[in-house]
Amino acid sequence: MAVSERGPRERMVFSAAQLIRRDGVASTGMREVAAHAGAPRGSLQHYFPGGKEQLVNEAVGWAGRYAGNRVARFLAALPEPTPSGLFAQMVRQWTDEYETSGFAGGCPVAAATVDCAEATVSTREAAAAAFATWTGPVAGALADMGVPEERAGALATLMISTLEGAILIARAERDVRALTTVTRELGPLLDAAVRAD
Amino acid sequence: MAVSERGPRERMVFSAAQLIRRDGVASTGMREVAAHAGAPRGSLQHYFPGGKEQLVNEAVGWAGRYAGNRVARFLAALPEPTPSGLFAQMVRQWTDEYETSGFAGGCPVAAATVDCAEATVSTREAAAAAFATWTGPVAGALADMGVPEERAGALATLMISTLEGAILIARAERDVRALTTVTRELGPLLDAAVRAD
DNA sequence: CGATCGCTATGACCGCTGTCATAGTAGGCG
DNA sequence: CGCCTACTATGACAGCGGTCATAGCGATCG
Repeated sequence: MAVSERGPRERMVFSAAQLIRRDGVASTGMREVAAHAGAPRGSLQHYFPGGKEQLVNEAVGWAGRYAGNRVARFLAALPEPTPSGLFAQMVRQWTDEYETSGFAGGCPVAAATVDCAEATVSTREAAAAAFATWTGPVAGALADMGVPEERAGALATLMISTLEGAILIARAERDVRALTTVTRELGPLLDAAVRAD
Repeated sequence: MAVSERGPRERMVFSAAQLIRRDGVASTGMREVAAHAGAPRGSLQHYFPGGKEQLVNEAVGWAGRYAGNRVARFLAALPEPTPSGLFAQMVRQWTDEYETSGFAGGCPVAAATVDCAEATVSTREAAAAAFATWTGPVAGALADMGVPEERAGALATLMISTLEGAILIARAERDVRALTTVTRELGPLLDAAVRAD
């Protein structure tokens, strides 16, 4: 992959996110992360003195920033930006992955929430922050499309909620059906919010 | 709780679901399940010769049936059944729990999916089955309300996707905001499907 | 009584996990 | 050269996980 050009620290965070996505937090071992990143095991305690908790939190933060940054790219890919178009792009990223690479992974933020929300406060906070840095750009994009300010945030939450749930169902069923269904059903509602400006 | 009247086997399945909901599958130990159920440790290998995998699968199945059965009760509680009313009830179950008992637990089916989808096929199938036994009654209820057959299933998937995602976000944020938001935003769309019969 | 069967009780085993301790290497810099 | 810092390399450890083996209880039934 192209990321192997980055430093070992960054590679480990990236690998952690990838493994958490697949197996969940608890089932992902530190040694496994190092091996997957092609990094020496000794570097773990050097770069992440806070232990697994720190590594997981950074992986979650990375995932949140990644999702947030994708939004701008999705908008750029749309000939004319519409809420339904943005949502379709967000969902499409997942259907594409599932159809080409299989249903191995879900959302790492969701995995961290499920596994750590009650046990590890800092990770729960990291997950909340990740959702925030994801929701922000989406809400901003909606506002730019003409959605009233206060509804933009609500619709962004709705979009991400629906996407996360559909990812879960798709992964359980090993079928993109849920993903395609929610794009089709939610699109009209999202676009209707623009006309009501 | 009232369930302590049931047999030890059933109690263990119930306890498993409860602990999985809280900490995820991997972080939930067999010994912990037995202790929580007030059941002897030796009974685990007696009632669940298939080991943890069997216990988890049964817990997931139980959760699916539970969710499916709730639908009928939700409908009975509605003066006049509407899609938005049903959805509001489904969400309300979670806001009520979170406001009175805290944000300790999520959906056990979601937890099983995140933790086991890639590692344990039988559990992934159990999760898919659970989603199916949950979606079925919801779709049926929508159809009874006048939603066209083919859209009823799609809307049921949309409702459950959105709910699952909102649960995740609410738990991460320790705030019911996401849950209340999705009810408010999704309600009108759901009711619009009835008028288009 | 004796036997059988459902269930309980424990203890041991092995593998794996996160973490720590300690020692080693490489490279820049005075 | 010597030194210091950044990073790497291993090995050990303590804990916990699921699972198996074996033995014990208790009641029902022949």
